[in-house]
Amino acid sequence: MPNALSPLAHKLSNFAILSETEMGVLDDMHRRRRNFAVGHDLVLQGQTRQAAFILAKGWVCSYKLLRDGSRQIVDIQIPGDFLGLRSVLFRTADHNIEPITEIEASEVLGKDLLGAFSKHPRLASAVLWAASCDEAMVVEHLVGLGRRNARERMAHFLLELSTRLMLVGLGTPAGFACPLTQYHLADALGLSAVHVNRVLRELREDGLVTFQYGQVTIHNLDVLTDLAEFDRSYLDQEGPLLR
Amino acid sequence: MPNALSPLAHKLSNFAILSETEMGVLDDMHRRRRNFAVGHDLVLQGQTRQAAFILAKGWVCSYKLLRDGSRQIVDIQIPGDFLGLRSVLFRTADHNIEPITEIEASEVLGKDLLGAFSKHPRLASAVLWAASCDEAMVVEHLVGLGRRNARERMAHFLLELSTRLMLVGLGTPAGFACPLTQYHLADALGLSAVHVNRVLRELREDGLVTFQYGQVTIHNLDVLTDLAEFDRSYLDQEGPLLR
DNA sequence: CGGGGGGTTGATGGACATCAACATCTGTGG
DNA sequence: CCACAGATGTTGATGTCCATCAACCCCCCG
Repeated sequence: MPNALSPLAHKLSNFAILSETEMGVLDDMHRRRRNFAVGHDLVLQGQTRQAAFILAKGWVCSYKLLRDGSRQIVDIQIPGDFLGLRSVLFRTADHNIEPITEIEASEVLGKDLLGAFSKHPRLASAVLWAASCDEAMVVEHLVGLGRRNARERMAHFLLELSTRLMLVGLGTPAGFACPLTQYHLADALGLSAVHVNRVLRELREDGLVTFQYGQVTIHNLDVLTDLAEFDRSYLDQEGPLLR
Repeated sequence: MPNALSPLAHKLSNFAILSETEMGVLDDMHRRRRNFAVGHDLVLQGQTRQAAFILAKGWVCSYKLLRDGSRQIVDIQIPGDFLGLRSVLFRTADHNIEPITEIEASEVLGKDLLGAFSKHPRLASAVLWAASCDEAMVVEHLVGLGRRNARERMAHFLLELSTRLMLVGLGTPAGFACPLTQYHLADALGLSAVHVNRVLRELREDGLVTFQYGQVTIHNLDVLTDLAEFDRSYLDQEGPLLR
C-alpha cells in the first residue's frame, strides 16, 4: 500500500526493500511535525547545530548568497525530500533553506539520525543512496550552468521538475502546478529575471512549453526533451538494489 | 600514526573516531590495487555494473559529455578521494572518470561496500559524510558557474585545490604542483580555453597567482581569497562528530 | 487610493565565445 | 640529427548571448 507510506519511505523503497521495523523507525522520525511560512528560512548559512527536515508538504529551495547580493539557488525540494542533511553532518550549515510555499516538515535531530543508522545500517545505505540522487541532480544542474544556453537550461529545469513531481504523484506528462516566480527561475538558472521572461516567451511562442499563472503546460515533450538533452535515468531507478 | 593510515582512513577520521576493526575493514578494501594510464577512463557514462575506486596516487577528473562535443568537468579528485560512488549505488554510471596523470587506485565492488556498511554502520555514516563533502564542493562549483565571473571562478578553483592538496600533504600555502592543462581548466570552469589563458595572464600580471609549467604559485593569498569570496570551512571540519 | 510584488518589453553595453594565426615544446621515425 | 606532427599555450579581431537599466503593465491587498 504505497499511499499508506510517508513520501520518504516510498522514495527509499526505490533503493532498498525495507522491513517493518525499518519502516517504523522512519515513521518515528515524523513526530516533530512543524509548519513554516514563506519568508522564514528553515536553515541559515553559517549557523551551527541545525536540524535536518523531511519535507511533507509544499516547496522549498536551498540557496547561497554572495557578497554582492546575488544569489544562486542550488536545488528545489518537493515533498519526500530530505532538507539540510549536510547541515547536520557538518557542524555549520553551508547554505540557506527557504520555503517557497507554506510547508509542513518533520524535524530530525542529528543524533537521532546517526543513532538510527547505527541500529539499522540498511537505512544508512538507503539515505546514502538518496543523498547520491540529490548529488546527481546538482551535477546535472552544474552541467547546465557550465555548458548549456538559457533556452536549454530552462527546458532541462522544467523537465526535471516535471519528472520529479510525477514520481511523487504531483504532476502529469502534460504539466504541473508550479509556485515558482520568474525570480526563482532566474536565481536557479544563473540568469537575470528579464532574460528568464524572454526565454519563457520564446519557448511558449515555439509551442514547446507554457509557464503562466502558476501552471506549467508541456506542449511538445519530445522536442523539449531533445532541446534539453534530457535523460531521466538519473531520477529513476528500475527496482531496488538492496534486498 | 596518521602516516600508517591510508589516505581514505585519514580522511574519514575527520568525521568519526574509527575502531581497529573498522580501520581493518577499510584496509581490506585496498586489496584490488590497479594502475591506469592517461586516456583510459575508469568509469564510462551509461555503462552498468561499474565498480567504485579509492584513489591512492595521481589526479583524475569526473566529467559529462554533451551532444555538441563540449564537456563539463564536475570535479577533480586527488589521493584519498572516492571515485564513482554514484556509479555503484545507481545501476548505470551518470558520468565519466578520466585519469589526468597516471594513477593508482583500489577497486571496490558494490556488494563489498554495502556488505561492509551492514556490518559496520559507523562506516556507512562516515562514507555518507564523505559523500556530503563532495556534494558541498559540487555546490560551491555550481555557485561559481552561476554567479561568479571568470576571474573569481578561477581564483576560487585554485584556492579550493590548494586547500584540498594541503589537507593531504601535497601542497603548501605558497603553491602546488598541478598537472592540469588550460583545457582542463576551461572544461571545469565552463569557459573557453582561450579565455582561461587571458584570465590566467591577468591574475599573473596583477601579482595574485601564477600558473605556469605545471606549477601554481600563490603570490597574494589574502587578495585572492577576497576576490574569490573563498571560505574554506566546507573543506575542513574541526574534530570528529561521531565518537 | 496608493504601494508593492510580479510580469513584460525595448535599448544599450559588456563579458566571454569563436575564429584564426602563430609560437613552443615534445616525442617519433626516417 | 633533422623533419614533422600533435599537443599546448598565446594573442588579436569579431560577434553574440545575456546583463543591466528603464519604463510600463496588471493585480492584489491594506
